[in-house]
Amino acid sequence: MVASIEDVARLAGVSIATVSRALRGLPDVASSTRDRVLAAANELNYVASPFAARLASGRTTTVGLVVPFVNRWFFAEVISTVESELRTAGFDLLLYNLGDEEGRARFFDVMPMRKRVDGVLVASLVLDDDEFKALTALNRPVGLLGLERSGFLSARIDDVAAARNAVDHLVGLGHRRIALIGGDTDDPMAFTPPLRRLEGYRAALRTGGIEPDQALERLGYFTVDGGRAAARELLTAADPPTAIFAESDEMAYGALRELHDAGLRVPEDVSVVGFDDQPLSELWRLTTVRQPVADQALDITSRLLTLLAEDELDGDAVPRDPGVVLPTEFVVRGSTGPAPA
Amino acid sequence: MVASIEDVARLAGVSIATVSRALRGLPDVASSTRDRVLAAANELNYVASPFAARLASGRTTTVGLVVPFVNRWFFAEVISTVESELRTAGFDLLLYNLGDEEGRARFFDVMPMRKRVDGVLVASLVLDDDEFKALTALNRPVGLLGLERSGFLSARIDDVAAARNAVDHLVGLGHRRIALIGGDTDDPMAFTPPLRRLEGYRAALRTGGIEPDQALERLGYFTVDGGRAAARELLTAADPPTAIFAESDEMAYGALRELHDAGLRVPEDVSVVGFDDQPLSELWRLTTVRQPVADQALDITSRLLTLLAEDELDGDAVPRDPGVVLPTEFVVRGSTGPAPA
DNA sequence: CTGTTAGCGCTTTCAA
DNA sequence: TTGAAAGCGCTAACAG
Repeated sequence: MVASIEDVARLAGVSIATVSRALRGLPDVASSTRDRVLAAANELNYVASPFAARLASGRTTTVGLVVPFVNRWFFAEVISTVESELRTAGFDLLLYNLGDEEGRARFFDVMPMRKRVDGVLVASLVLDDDEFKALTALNRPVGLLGLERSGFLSARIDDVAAARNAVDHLVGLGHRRIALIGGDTDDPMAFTPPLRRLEGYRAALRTGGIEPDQALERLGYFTVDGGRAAARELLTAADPPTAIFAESDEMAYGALRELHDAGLRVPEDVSVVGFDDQPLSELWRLTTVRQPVADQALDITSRLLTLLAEDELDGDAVPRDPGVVLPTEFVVRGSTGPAPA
Repeated sequence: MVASIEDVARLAGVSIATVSRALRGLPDVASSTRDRVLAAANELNYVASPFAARLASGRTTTVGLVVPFVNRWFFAEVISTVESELRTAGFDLLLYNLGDEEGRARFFDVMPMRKRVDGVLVASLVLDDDEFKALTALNRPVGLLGLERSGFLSARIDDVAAARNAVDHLVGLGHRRIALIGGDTDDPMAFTPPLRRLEGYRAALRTGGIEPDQALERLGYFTVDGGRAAARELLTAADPPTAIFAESDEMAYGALRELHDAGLRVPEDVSVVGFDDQPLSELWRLTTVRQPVADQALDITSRLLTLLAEDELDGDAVPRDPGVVLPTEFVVRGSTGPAPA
């Protein structure tokens, strides 16, 4: 009912081997032959069965993308970009969404990617050694997005420097009590940025001659509500901050709301800085760190694909220049101003 | 190097057919035999090659999910839910993100799902007859999410009624000049809700004895910026509205911002209603229509899977009760109030 | 309950 | 430049 390679071969008057070669654009096919095959395939509306091809060749032309969430801006952006790059290259995307801690455990235990992908992309997860081992055991190239590890391809930003920049800005405005609202660094579902951004925050304070104060570090849930709750705690404490650095725009939104409800003006009473530069941040005039998410995704995807293409040639390509760091941009809007007198 | 079914068979001292049966949980395998096979498979860390299985059985245990975007709340939520349901059922998810008009055209032209999925899920796209035909030509069950069409499984909300509710609320508060900010109904990348919500808006007005005024209908881009631009136009026109119904929360956010910048108070001067109830809407006290996105996704996914399972038995199951409509909930928060005197 | 065997629809030598 | 033929690693009759 649906055409197979034999039907095409018959119609074109060649063998199935020739059809296979012609359709895949391999060399050493007479162009007249190729034309005939193409015409026949077209007439029969033929496409090769990917499973048969994969079984025969051992190549899956599929990449697995592992994310901790899909419904957060960063990851949605990543998925979108990776999908389109893979599609363009003729690859399928198999999406693995970890979801929660249990899902994560099951994932690394079962390793559902086994025998079904040529390469793997992992976005922003903090992986322990066992998990890296599980990934390595796949025996396939792995690209990391938003984190790095020696021996793996990676694309990321410099979270430490970006956070330092952001806090430098606040210090430069005369702020001395600068709070941090961040992700929980112990959370098993955590991703890497929180650790780095906390580090950059502390470094900037020290450079500015300010000793980090644990009371000003609020490590919540990397959500809007988390940011809001953290801001509430900060505001009701003795000696509240005059500035807040949130490790994500979402947390900053929560903080902005809480400040508003508390009757505090931004930036006159309290300055706020976010991280990401989501679309809504311009709307709310949030000063923030813009990170190039699509660029990171593009970069890691294309380098993984290159590696896969090379693998095809010499069997075991080793990534050169495995760790790429992309620049961030500090975007000053209306949520930051001089420290109040 | 990596174990095959033969290795397992040898180790367990049975034939490969028995291994296949035991591992798939088929009946008519002695439990002692099954145990031995399981032990052998476990020892060799064996998993079946999906491609070989698919080639031999004709079943792909894969579902294709087609979305127009991944980085919007609704679709991200859908993807997340569908992924987890499929994973639980042992199915792979192949994600197809149309992206832009060109991507959409290419998609329906090439039909990259051909020969690689057992079933298809389509989220919220307005499809023309040719596109439905292309989908039907796959000869696989198709589930629609957020739209419906006779002969297809579908799960959706009643957009007309939900919009009517929202506008009824405004009418009940005494508003007479009620604007609509909506998606472009002619946009080739449009999805279905805008048409329905516009319809409900007009119906509610008429019921309230108000003749719809085209000058108050602003069909923008279904984005934050679109909502903002639309609000700006509405506010600067002669006889501006006292209430705005936005067809999505995102557009409502844009409108809220514009109102704020224009020095208008919400809800004292202007009331605003959104649609979706995204997480940020509670933060901004937006009165809105809550739609159960995960429930819709769960519903359509599970019914598609059921159909696929039945197909396996009797070859050609026909969907009973194909169209499911899930309830919405109107959530009154702080962005709506009595019409100004 | 278990084994034998014939494919599934391709890709890839190897020969010609 | 092309064809023949041997798999790829499973599933699914069919036989026993």
